Amino acid sequence: MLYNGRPVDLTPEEEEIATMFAVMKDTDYATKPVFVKNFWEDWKKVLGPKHVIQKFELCDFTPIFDWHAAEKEKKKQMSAEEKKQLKEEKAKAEERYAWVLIDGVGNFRVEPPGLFRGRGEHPKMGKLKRRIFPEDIVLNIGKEAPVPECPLPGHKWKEVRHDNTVTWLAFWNDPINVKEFKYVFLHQSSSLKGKSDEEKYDKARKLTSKIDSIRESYTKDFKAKDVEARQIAVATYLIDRLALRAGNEKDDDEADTVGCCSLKVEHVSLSPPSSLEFDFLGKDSIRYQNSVVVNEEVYDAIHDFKKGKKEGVDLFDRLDTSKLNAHLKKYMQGLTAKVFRTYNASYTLETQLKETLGATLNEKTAEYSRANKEVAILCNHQRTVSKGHSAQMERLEAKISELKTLREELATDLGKVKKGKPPVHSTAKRPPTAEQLEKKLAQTDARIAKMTLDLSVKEDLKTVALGTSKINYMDPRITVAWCKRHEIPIEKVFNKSLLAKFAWAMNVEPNFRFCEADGGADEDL
DNA sequence: ACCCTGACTTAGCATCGACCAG
DNA sequence: CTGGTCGATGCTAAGTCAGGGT
Repeated sequence: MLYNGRPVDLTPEEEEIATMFAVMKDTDYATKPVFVKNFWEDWKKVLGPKHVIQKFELCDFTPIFDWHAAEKEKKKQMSAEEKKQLKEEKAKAEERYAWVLIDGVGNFRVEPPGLFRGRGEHPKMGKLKRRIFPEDIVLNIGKEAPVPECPLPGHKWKEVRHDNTVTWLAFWNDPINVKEFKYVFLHQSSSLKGKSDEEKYDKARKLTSKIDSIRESYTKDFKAKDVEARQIAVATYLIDRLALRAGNEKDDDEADTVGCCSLKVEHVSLSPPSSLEFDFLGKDSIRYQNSVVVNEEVYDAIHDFKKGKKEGVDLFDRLDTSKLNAHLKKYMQGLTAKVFRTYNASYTLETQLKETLGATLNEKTAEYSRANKEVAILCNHQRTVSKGHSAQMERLEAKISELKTLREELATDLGKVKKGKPPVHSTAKRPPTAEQLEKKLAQTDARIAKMTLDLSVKEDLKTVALGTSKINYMDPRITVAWCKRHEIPIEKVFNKSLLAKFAWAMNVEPNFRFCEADGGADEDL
């Protein structure tokens, strides 16, 4: 790289960190002052006080960036054959780390060093995430199991434990947040994971038989004299109705995001006569923006909770997630805020799928996507609009108008031919028959219809992420049962990983109903 | 009652490879 | 055959929540 216009030599360690920064030139992290500041602070520590490099502004990382771009290009130019071989070699070398006795391992690789990429306005973005060594890693294995050999000669594991009350196989402390852990867990397809997934959905399903009385109860409390009880009631209402997250407290060294209990007064505004306007950053700094007509008592309560508070003050000042969850436990064993999200997501899917009107396979799966979309919108699962989206839309529109012109031409020709006159638009040596034209016309109409539909679906879904709800919120038994009833191959809606993840749900009866909870009808209160 | 630790689920984005239209 | 698109998968950050200690 260049410093003050002149080449500088860096030690491998110094250069490695410079490279981490250099390759991010074209991301918007590179323009964020916090990112640059944190990177520079950490890199400077490695460079030491006497290094030639003293000022960030004089650093020119372009040579490293160019080198990296060239390496990337080289890799791209490799033949498919070479790539495949390389991949196979890697897989073979890793094979022995990818399995434990019973199942596959999810993340068996340690996280490589890099610059921390926090989401949103994260105060720690750009900090150096140091390399992890065996000395950082705690293993969890069976008492009699042989200790896995340490792959780095001369190094040794931090610790070997035998704890059969937890599911993790190994962990290390996160170098960015030293008090937090990074775990190695079993793969999503593991039967152990499946079991706990099934329990999660069973618990959510159990809510079906309680939900009416819970709603009745919190509705009653909208007017409670006791402020805490009233706040619990309104918060529960929001979590139930809007599928908000619980909203734990956050530290100052994290991005400033909120959930239900941590909403600040400025995040909810009153819009007469009875609407609430939500606008805040939730998990992953994803914006939640919604306008909801609410019950008059809720409206009044929010008004009261906001009264006399300045910006930045908690809307629910008497409440936190543990108080809320403690209250929810009174309704149902194991009930917590997140169960409502699972319940309402699954309920929505089932309700949306109730009347499947489509005749063809394609129409039916389109209806499934539509139902999926409703759930994703409920849960506010978003994605960034893809880079080429608008260009793609324009291309599709152009294509459609092209087809429409063709359609008009076909229609004119058909009219001519029917009257025994020669077609105007056909260039074929032998003029097409009326039947041929009719067939072509029908085909064109179908293509126009399909493309128009594709276009609207694409525009509709440009900011909606369907996958998250499919993986985490919608009881797979609803989907499997629906597929069975409508004779849809399950592979049309679940990909390979979902099929493996939801293996436990595959033999459900076609008449399975999420909302007819059959178990646990008579729990305590 | 509150705080902190620990373990687990949930989340969006990057990357890769299969597939498709031109 | 090739470049572009899109879904599958990997990666790791960011949540939730229980439980133990003070």
